[in-house]
Amino acid sequence: MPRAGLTPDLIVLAAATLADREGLDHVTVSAVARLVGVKPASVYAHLEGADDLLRRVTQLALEEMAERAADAVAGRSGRDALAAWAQAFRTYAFAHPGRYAASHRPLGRVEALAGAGPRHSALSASILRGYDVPEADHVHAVRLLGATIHGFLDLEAAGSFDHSAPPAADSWPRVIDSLDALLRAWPSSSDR
Amino acid sequence: MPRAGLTPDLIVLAAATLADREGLDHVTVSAVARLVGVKPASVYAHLEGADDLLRRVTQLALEEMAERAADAVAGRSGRDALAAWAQAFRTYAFAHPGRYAASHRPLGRVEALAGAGPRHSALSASILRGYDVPEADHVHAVRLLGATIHGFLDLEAAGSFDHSAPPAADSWPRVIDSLDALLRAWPSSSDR
DNA sequence: ACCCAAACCTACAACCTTTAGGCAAAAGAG
DNA sequence: CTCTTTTGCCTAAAGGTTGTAGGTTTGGGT
Repeated sequence: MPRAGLTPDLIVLAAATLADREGLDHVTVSAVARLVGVKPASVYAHLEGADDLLRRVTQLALEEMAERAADAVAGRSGRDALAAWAQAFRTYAFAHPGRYAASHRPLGRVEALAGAGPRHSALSASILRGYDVPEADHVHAVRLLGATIHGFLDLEAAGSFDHSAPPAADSWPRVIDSLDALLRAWPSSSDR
Repeated sequence: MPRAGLTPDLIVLAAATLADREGLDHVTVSAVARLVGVKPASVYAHLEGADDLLRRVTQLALEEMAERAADAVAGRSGRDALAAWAQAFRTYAFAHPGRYAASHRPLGRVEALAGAGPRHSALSASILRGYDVPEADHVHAVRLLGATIHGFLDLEAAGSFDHSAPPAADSWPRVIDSLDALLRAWPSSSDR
């Protein structure tokens, strides 16, 4: 019986592929083993178990998203950067629904700080550089941006917008407009 | 052997309790059966299966949230209504994390339209009544509100805000402020 | 050529889902 | 107040998933 030449990365890639094709809850050790042509038990030689498998898919997704977001904002600033950044996530969410779903799974403090987290932070910070948001408010602004983008994509993926017209895609540019307007008019310390 | 006197509603309530205590993925037919003191097979007399169970928990959560949101906005308008409405969701998400997580699960068109969906729509519409948003933009504004609130609570629950200071709770009022500012300054057709 | 560490296997125990068929308790009819 | 019917819950069993233990093969290093 020839060897499959498995590595943790190959298995995680297979799991991510499966997640995109069949949905995240169909990603099981057994299903992944079937996909790579191996018995379930063999997978445990490379991973610690089902939890570990999903955690790695989460990390993969976060890294891929950071990479695409970075490409998107490169050479842009202000509204352009914001729009491209947000669009990168939306494109990714459509192309890789399973991975995108995995990216929402909670990570431990350690994995979050060691992985793509800091890269995402740096990207958000670079977006804000194109606006006049005081340093002290950056965290709040970043969280607002993240919440809105993530919330929209999550609700869109869940079909929450399918029950009313017009299609969700029509609302997307309006969301970007709104975020841009909000950042441009960010209440500086002088106001309120 | 005395009868447990089960009903679908009792089972769903037990499932919701379990979801809040142990997390949504620990809600299984077996676990719920254990909780209500019955064998797994007995549950199938009242429900169609695991999917049906989760779907009903989703509907329960949506209905409870609609009720609390309605209570919150009653007698308020404008910014007050917006803040109370959003706060109702956040309070619910904290008090009932499992139910809140269940509320994100996609529903079929039929269940969505038959259940609490319309009530949520009506509530959002009533919020907008306190602002000067043109009728044609209501859908977009509602989606923006929903996306931001949901996104923030989802990220907060996932611990995504735990890796930076200050605590997520500090950002929450800023999010409400931002949404209020956005709605007050909503670009009417004359602008842009 | 040999060895040994790794890769993959079989076998098994435990748990979850779901169906089939049985028994007994509650509810209603005479 | 017994008899029947309905219904609630049961046992049994098949099939899938997770995870462990321990055996066998493979291929690179010496």
